[in-house]
Amino acid sequence: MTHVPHAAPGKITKLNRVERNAWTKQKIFDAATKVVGKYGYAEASVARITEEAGVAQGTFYNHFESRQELLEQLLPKIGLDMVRFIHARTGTAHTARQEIERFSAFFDFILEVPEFLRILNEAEFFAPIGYQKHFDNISTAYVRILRRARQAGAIIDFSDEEFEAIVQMLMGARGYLSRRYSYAEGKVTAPPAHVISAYRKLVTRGLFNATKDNGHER
Amino acid sequence: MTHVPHAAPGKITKLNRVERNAWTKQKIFDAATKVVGKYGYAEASVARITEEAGVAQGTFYNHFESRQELLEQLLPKIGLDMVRFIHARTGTAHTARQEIERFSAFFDFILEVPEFLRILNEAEFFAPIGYQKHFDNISTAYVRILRRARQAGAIIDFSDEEFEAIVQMLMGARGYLSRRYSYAEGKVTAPPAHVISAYRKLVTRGLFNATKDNGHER
Amino acid sequence: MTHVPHAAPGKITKLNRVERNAWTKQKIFDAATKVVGKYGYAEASVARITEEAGVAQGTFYNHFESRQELLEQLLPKIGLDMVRFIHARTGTAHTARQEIERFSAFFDFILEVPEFLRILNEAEFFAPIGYQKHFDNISTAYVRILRRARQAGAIIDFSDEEFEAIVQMLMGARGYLSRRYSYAEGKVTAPPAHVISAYRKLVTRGLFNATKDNGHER
Amino acid sequence: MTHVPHAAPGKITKLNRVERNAWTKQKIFDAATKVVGKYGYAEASVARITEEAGVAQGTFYNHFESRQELLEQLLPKIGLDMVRFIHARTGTAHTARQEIERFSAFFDFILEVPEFLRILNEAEFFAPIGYQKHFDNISTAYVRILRRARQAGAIIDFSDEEFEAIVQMLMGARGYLSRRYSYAEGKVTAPPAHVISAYRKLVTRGLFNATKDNGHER
DNA sequence: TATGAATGAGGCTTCATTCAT
DNA sequence: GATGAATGAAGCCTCATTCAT
Repeated sequence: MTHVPHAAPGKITKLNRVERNAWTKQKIFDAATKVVGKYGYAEASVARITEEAGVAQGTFYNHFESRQELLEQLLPKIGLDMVRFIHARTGTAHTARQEIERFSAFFDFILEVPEFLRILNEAEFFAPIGYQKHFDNISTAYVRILRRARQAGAIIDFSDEEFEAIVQMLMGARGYLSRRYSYAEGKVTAPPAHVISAYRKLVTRGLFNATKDNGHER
Repeated sequence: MTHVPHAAPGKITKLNRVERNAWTKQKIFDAATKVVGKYGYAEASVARITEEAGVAQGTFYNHFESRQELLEQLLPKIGLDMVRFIHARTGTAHTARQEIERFSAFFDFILEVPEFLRILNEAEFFAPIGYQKHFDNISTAYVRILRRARQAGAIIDFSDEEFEAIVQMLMGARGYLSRRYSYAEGKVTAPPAHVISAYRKLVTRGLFNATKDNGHER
Repeated sequence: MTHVPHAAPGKITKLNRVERNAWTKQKIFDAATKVVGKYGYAEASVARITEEAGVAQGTFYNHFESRQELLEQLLPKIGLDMVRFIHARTGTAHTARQEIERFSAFFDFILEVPEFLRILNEAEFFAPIGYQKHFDNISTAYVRILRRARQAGAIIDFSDEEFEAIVQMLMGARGYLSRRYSYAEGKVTAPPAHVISAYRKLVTRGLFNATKDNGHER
Repeated sequence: MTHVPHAAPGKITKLNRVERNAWTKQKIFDAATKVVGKYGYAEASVARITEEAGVAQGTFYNHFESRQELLEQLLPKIGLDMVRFIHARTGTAHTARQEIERFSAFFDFILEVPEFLRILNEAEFFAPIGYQKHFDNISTAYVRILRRARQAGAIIDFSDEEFEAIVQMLMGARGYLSRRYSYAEGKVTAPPAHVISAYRKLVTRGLFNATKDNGHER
């Protein structure tokens, strides 16, 4: 399922109060996504957001307690879209292949929702609560996936704690790669093929050859 | 080599104009490091920095064009300290062991210079130019290291382009891991052992078993 | 007669349009009394009052032209309750004793209607028209009482104009004393006995001894 | 000593930094006095005050932590002027005559500093800390005066506690009288003679005749 | 060169009132 | 008549930067 901003209600449809209310809130939300995606959290003033949404500044506070409250909701909400998107694109087995699919789907999602990248990367500092929430969501799900792969025999000799660390690494890899390869002056582009292949190699056989001296005894 | 703030000039020494000048600039610089490390870029107002430095606000602008200019210089400067620190702690061979040493040394450096973590993580958004500079420094050096390892036979079947991507992944792994494991309410702590072991495993043999279905044909 | 908030109409009673209307207005009125008494005029926003009344904000403007209009009505209305209360507690003679009774009854009323104190004290600035109205009510009645006492021979050698000034003084005394002695962190308490006795002494024999030098010739 | 707004520094005088600083603060202070005196605390916005002072809004915060901080300082400062003013106009004996002098001097002061009245009356709600401070100042001094009069034999049969209550009454009398008689649409006028005489009578012989029934036994 | 007061744009938020349903 | 979302003016405060001394 892809992320689609809610279409404006058709002119024919008469909205009742509840619907109008939800629609206004959604307009603000969409505007915020757009503004943060384009200018970043720091420049996402209430004035800018409401202007983009086409409502008065005061209206904002009929729907959100504060600017911060809205900002905190941004990432978790889009994050769910991402999870669904990736899930839909991933096979049901538990092998490395599916991990590569997830990896690729992440970049596909970025292309679909170009605001996501900036929202994701900046949230840590500007919307820490939302960031935490999002990260917990992702992290939990990811660890579960790895556990299943271990049960299926596709992964061996990793403890649960190590899985947690691994998830951080894989998330970090995605984050940094997306910054490096998917940005081009505000535009979002697909990562080159060697990024995918490098990831596959790292994940399927590591970086260094197996040797007797693998730093273990440190 | 560890990061040492420049000592105050001895009372006996009469400083000439040039020296006084440099000394004032250094004071501002050190103060900025401290303030950003403790409160983050967003809270690092010129007022706060100059107060910490013990100079007047106006003095700031005798040494830096703008607040931003100073902030951009912060990370590259400390980044160099880091490179030297890690280099000093790493053996001269080109095996996985050295990679693990580098990884560990990164965390050791964080313990020595607790401000670094915050400066590194936030710089991307608040000092993008400095971030880029720092990142290029690191990236170039890292790729060179990997190339040497390849020459030495410790790594095989990775192209230069793939190395670049790998470096992003390894940096991302460090970044995310340090956030997750080295922060504890403002204090900086050493990462648990399973973080190191997980990294070693990932780097020496990957995450998934070698199988026939490794996602290659995508 | 004590101040009794209008009881909710019994469930059985079907209200016609006019009654419903009056009942809604009364709810708003009672809510305003409560809110102003507890938080003061400044914090008595329309939102707060209507929430307390259990009606929508818009409903407010079906019954009052503006927020201010309601606020202006608050004091005069409760003021009448006070007059009746004090009257009921005061003997029919015209001596100093009755004045002391009135004084005491004022404080008793405050205990019965704790909102009154705040409404009275703040009205001057936040509801000046209502304040004036209330004050004229009281003042007129008070002067009349003093005149009767003069006719009865209990007061001598005061002109009507002086009575007016005296009334201001006595009202001022009540006002300041109530602030000083009847407030205790939002709670209303009875004034200590020495307040009553001091008032009696002032009113029956003044503060200073009669001397030849009483400042008359100024 | 009368209250005189600080004269603008002569053009000839070159002010050093400290003096300029103090002068700016004083300008803001004087402007606030003027604005609050004319429009009341509620309308005394920072914008209005700084405009009146002829400085930028930001300048305000170089001299005061917040709008409230300034407002709290207003009354105590002018209150001291009042105390000095009254003291200078009062004889050294301890009889009723001096009390009348104090009373009259209060109204004279109001004429000299017309802003005082509004500042005094509104402070209770808009600057409660400053109000308390002022009131404690006045109250303490006033009780001391009454005690001396008692020692001198000019007052008899009042306890210290009763003095405190009396002071509240006398302050309240002044407060209410000044509102009633000294205001005339923003202008301040002298109170009519019968106000003074009524006060003298109240203070020297009370309001009611001495009778056997003076309400004592209540 | 150092100082620090002055500047003023811009940010967030509140709230009385309006109005379409 | 009741509703409650929408409005937008106005308020307080922050802060990077300038400039006269």
